[in-house]
Amino acid sequence: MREVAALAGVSLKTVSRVVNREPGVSPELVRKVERAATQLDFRPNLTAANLRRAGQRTATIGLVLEDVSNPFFAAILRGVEGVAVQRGVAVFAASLDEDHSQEQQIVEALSSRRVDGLILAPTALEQGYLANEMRSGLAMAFVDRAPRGVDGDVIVTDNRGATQDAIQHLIELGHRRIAFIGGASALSTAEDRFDGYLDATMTAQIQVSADYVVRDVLTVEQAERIVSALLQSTQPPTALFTAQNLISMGAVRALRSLGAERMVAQIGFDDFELADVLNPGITVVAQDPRSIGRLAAEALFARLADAARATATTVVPTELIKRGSGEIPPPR
Amino acid sequence: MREVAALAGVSLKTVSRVVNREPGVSPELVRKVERAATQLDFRPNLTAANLRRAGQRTATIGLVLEDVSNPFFAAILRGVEGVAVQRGVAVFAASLDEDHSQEQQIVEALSSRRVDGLILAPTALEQGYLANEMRSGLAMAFVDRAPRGVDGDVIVTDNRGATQDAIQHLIELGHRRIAFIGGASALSTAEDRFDGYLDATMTAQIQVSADYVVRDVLTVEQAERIVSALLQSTQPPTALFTAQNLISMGAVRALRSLGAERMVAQIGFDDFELADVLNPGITVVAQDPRSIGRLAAEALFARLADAARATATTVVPTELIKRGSGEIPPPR
DNA sequence: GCCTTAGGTGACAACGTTGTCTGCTAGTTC
DNA sequence: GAACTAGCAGACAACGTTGTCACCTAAGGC
Repeated sequence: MREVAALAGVSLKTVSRVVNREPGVSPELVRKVERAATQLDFRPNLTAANLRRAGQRTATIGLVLEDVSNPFFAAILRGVEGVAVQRGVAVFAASLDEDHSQEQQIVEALSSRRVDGLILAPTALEQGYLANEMRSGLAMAFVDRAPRGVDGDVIVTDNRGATQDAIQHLIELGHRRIAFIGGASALSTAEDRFDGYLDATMTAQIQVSADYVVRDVLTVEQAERIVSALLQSTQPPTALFTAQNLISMGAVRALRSLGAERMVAQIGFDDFELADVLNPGITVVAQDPRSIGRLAAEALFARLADAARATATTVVPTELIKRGSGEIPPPR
Repeated sequence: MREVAALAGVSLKTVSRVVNREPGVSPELVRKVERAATQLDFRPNLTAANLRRAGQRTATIGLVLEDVSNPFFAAILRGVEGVAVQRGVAVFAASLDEDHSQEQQIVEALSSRRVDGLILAPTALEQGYLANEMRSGLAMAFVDRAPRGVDGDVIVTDNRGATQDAIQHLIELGHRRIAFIGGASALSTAEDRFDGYLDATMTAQIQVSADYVVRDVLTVEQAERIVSALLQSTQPPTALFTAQNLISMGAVRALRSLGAERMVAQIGFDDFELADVLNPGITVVAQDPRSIGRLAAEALFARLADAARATATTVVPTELIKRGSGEIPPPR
């Protein structure tokens, strides 16, 4: 900037004015400065500018998810990006993997880069550590799961209700032996889906066998092995509820390798690509991750505009998409 | 930091030393300062620190892709993240969508945030605008496609060779009427794949009918319509080469809705989830996007360490995964 | 011709941190 | 006891920018 000022024969401040399109610079000087700037290839240093504009923002937010390569989270990222880009805000993306203990570390790394706000899919047991950050001005929004230990805007799916509806759908078809295959039980989403399963079975007065409940399944391969074993047990379930997209895919594999895809019903939580092309198509409880991302970003910007705003929890509706696999009746 | 210094009864600089674990501070003061820092919830401002440490870096890189929600690009992001997180570097992720003109804008937005380096999947016609940025110290690496107008490290797949092999595989089975359904032809990847198609057909002295070549297909739906129309023409192709994952999925849909999945051969470029579970499984040319991301990040960090380093192009190998759809012979 | 005003422009401090240099104290060597 | 050293702590300027204020000039009003 100093060089630009020298080349244009004006003061630093005038260059600053031109760069920021502040009024009150004569057109002639504006032209001179602009020419000097392009000639020197000047690009203002946003971080230095933000240093001075104290009350101002860095126009940067962070998004901390489990794994961007999971289509569910990728869609959330996309939703967030869409809103952010419109406002000239850049998005840091970070995946946690299985290592939940990394959560706090990553949040701190982003916080020290002075992001204006952070969207987090909580995975650690507890988010109390965020209270300090929030008190010192970090805007937060939570997706997929509510945080524990702090209050904040939350965008979630009605995991419990949607699961309950799905299980009830199976029950209405006559199923009584319904297996629940779920993900990491430490996460409230998994917990809620399991509760929905219990609600529906309880209401229908179905005794749930512990053999039909498998939790903490983390990968496609693990899901495939478990479902395969389950189906080959002495009294296999007649229907499967697979509580997460990776698990659903594992189950799809297992059913097909056993040739059982037309005999055992399956409903999955989370839609996935090609679920409708399989034969039978896979019935799923579809979430709307892109909307979740969009709404989270909007909540975040609303909070940045008004920190005192009351926190809210938004429940994004799900849809039970019937494609065939969930409509297979139990064998008589 | 000033407050911490006051509370601990030391100078600013001593706090700085403690925070950065510089040697030469008595253990007693270290303790005092640390206590004050936690008490005040002090988090150093990385951007301000980077301002002073001029030669230093912001420990931030950018990744500019077409669309993070495409599993191919999501895997690249994941690969990049994996390398970056180990070095304490945060990653900005940005999607361009179809709007290729946004490319320069987004690069500039990241550049003014003073990212140390940028990984770009070039989509604009020309990347000459990057020359200035690179001259002023921005490290660059390119993925998926080589840039035009600038030189740099490039991590790509051998699109032409891999396609040629795939087409030859179809020819060896006896296919002569092989359709090519490709993506945005302005992109060199699409161009290269098409060239590979031409290479193979030319070598086998097959006359390619213009009716069998459709390019600039951008969405799953469009691909489905086009393949559907193609198969219902008077002389339909006996094999399809679908040159991108979205197109492959569209073709899968079209074939299945026509009940032709066992009659018409298909090979797709890019692997996709569940390709092996379909019946027949879809034969694909599998790329390794995660490795592409990893290698790009490594190239970027190598360049940050040594700016004078010669640029290199790395070709990541592909694998032709035979699952059935590509092994269907032509009808006699 | 003097006073006022509006419109430009620049000097200077500040943002939060670190690099450099200087200075102090206590311990060691002769 | 003088001279030196090692270890530690702080003052100050600087990073690249912007907010504030003061200044200058020319135009307008009387």
